[in-house]
Amino acid sequence: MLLMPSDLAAPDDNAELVYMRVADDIAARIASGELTPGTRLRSERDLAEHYGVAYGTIRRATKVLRERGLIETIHGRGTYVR
Amino acid sequence: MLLMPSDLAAPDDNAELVYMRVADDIAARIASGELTPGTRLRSERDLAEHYGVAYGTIRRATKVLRERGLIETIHGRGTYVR
DNA sequence: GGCGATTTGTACGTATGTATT
DNA sequence: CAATACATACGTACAAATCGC
Repeated sequence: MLLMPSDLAAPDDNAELVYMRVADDIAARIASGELTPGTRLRSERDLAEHYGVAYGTIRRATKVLRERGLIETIHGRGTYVR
Repeated sequence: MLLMPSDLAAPDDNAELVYMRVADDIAARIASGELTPGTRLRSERDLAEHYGVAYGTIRRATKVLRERGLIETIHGRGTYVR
């Protein structure tokens, strides 16, 4: 994807891992208020295409965000900002 | 993984190879009746974690078992005892 | 209730890079 | 150098849940 390995800040360790960079990017958009609670994210397949990564990589990224409590995913519905 | 290099018997040549030891272990469980025909094995990724080896190593092990006719693998479904 | 479209969930298949032997 | 093994990522197939019609 297009994100650079580092732009001054270090949002997370393992920033060299693609799925971590994706997770950090989405987390930053939530923190900035660009994505507000209740908002539904695009489908995981769309996100994969958007970031230019594989579906499995998005799965890993969203798993991180779920574990951080930032999002919630419902089978058959979608992924929501909390 | 936990299997010892040898316990008296030599189920296979190259028992020092990790993927062969995994293949032998699964083959032994089939031979013993612990795994019966039609049974679905755990996913290859799960097996990798279970044995404490890399995914590619499980791929090698299951390839051996497929070639022996002991298991059958279906893309997107799973691996079954024959 | 059925049916199709959308979406998440799970699983196999392949490629690449690094390290070790 | 070649084979083994690890780790990550990309790609594809199949399955299940939800929703609107």
